[in-house]
Amino acid sequence: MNIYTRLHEIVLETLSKIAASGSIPTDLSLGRVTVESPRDPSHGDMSTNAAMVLSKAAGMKPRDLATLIQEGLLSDPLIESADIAGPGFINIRLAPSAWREILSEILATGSSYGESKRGAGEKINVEYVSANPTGPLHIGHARGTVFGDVLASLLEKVGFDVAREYYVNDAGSQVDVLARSAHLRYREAQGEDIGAIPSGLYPGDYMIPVGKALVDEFGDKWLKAPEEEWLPVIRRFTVDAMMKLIRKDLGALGVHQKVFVSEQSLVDSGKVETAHATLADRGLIYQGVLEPPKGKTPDDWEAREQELFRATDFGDDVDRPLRKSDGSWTYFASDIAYHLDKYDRGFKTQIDVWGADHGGYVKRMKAATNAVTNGAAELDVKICQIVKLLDKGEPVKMSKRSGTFVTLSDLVDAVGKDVVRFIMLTRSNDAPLDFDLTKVTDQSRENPVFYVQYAHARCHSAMRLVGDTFSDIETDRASLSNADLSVLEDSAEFALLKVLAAWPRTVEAAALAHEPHRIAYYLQELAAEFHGLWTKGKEQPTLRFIIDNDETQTRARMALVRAVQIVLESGLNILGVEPVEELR
RNA sequence: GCGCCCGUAGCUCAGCGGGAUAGAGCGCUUGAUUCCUAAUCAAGAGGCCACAGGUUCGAGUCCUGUCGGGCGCACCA
Repeated sequence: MNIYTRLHEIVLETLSKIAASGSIPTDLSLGRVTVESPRDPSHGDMSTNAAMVLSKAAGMKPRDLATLIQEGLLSDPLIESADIAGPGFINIRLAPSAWREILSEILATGSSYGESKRGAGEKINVEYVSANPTGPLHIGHARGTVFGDVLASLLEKVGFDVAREYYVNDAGSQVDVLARSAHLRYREAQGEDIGAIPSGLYPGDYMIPVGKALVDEFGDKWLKAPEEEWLPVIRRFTVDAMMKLIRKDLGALGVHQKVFVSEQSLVDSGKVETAHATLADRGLIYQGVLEPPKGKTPDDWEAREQELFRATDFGDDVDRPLRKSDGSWTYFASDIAYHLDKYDRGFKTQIDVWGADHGGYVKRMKAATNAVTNGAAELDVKICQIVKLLDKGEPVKMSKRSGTFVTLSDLVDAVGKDVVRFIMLTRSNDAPLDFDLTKVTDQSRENPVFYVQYAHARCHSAMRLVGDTFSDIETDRASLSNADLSVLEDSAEFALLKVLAAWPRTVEAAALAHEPHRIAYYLQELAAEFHGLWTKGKEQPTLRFIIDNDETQTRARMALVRAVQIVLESGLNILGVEPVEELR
């Protein structure tokens, strides 16, 4: 059990005992009572704000109330000391055995240490990537892809029933452009000289094989046919080809979404009409004329009456159009249908992961999801800021127009999937990210992927070598669970135990805040603590993991090493990074 | 002009439903290796947490405003 929640319970139990004795009211609101680890270790292992938060309602001075709580806490065997400090903090020091028990727990539970049932099996939908099916994924897609994938894993870890989805935008005018680009390549594949690709069409070489595949599939059937005949067929064919390409790229990154929802299918099945009708029934749609945006009026602006959704009723800045001037649905209209569709499939909690360029779209989508589900579904949108690709500190030039942009598969080929995945989470999603192709493969402290992997490899190294000294020490979990842990006494060992103890809380907090980068940070912290103890053993031989003449101590240290290894491994697993046992 | 995000050490960034004397890496200074991978570690210097108000026992964290940077702004997706 999470030692923080356990302490929290102890504090609450203490408070209820005090209330039962009549010293404080029994109906105090305890929601603000917290237990946390103080920044300053001299303040103890844990501290609680209970006395300060409750003093007003209890009608007592904080320090007087603290004294009552202190007495109650001291009767618990887990607690070694409790001191009152500052304005009314109660600083708690745990018995050493309480920390050592963390090891026993890790050895007993293995990779499931850190999991919880907090999500209680609630269905939650994470939609990410959702790149237009008009070409291969490029580096700009990589961040949101990793973010969404890891967030999904994280949510699973704390007990949610997670769906990983990709929304395929196969209905708009962009896929018509794609189809025309494919048709051009189709003509080329039949020997026609097509010259330069006209502007407005997709110029990339990745379209060449599509043209050839179209010939294989259809022969010359569409060569002379009018566009309205071949367009729907070639569009479908080409979108499918692009999605194959994209799924291959995702696979190389270790991403395997199960559900791909087609925008066109929502239109065809009438889902968009349904969503539209739902909003209309609630009186949220009207005919109106929008003001041109201030400060930046488009050249072709024309005031016209159109069908608008009352987004302003739900916190958006202006009402939003649902139909284009040609009468077809806007992207927004089908996206509303998509979010309603998710809700109809049982997802009351939805997360969308978008790039920074879509930030302006967040309010309207939240407004629409709220409106179309009558407030029953909640949408969180996570915006990932841009990735700046560098090489040795110099920006790598990219141009989508000339087709020289770096594709995701190029990136994975260059540095490996594990590096891409880890580095993408070394910043909060709100912060821009520098991705230096050279630095991320360095074997140095500067490279967090290496640093964490090295710690993990060192764990395995110690466990490989212990048999040379003690042939009867086995390093599997079950064997080590018999170790006598009471010989672990050094402060550096306890520092490590405390980091290990924080793992379940870190996982849960990261999951609930939808902030997977916290896992990457935690792993660096754990690795740093472990490297520190390792080096300390070089200076102070009694702290080495393998002690020649002391089998009991060695066994206890191996238990510690195994626990570190287990937590590093499970953290890397959440990130989708393969833990290595050896570095070369 | 409006909205969203950001502003923390020289640089790049963490800072966990508000908590005590604000952290890490890089860079700089000084050290540690007969021994489990020194591919590492330890110590030191370095801060009006952009600015001004407010909320409260307590604010880097919440609210308002100002300044600075990024992104976006009918009928693309």
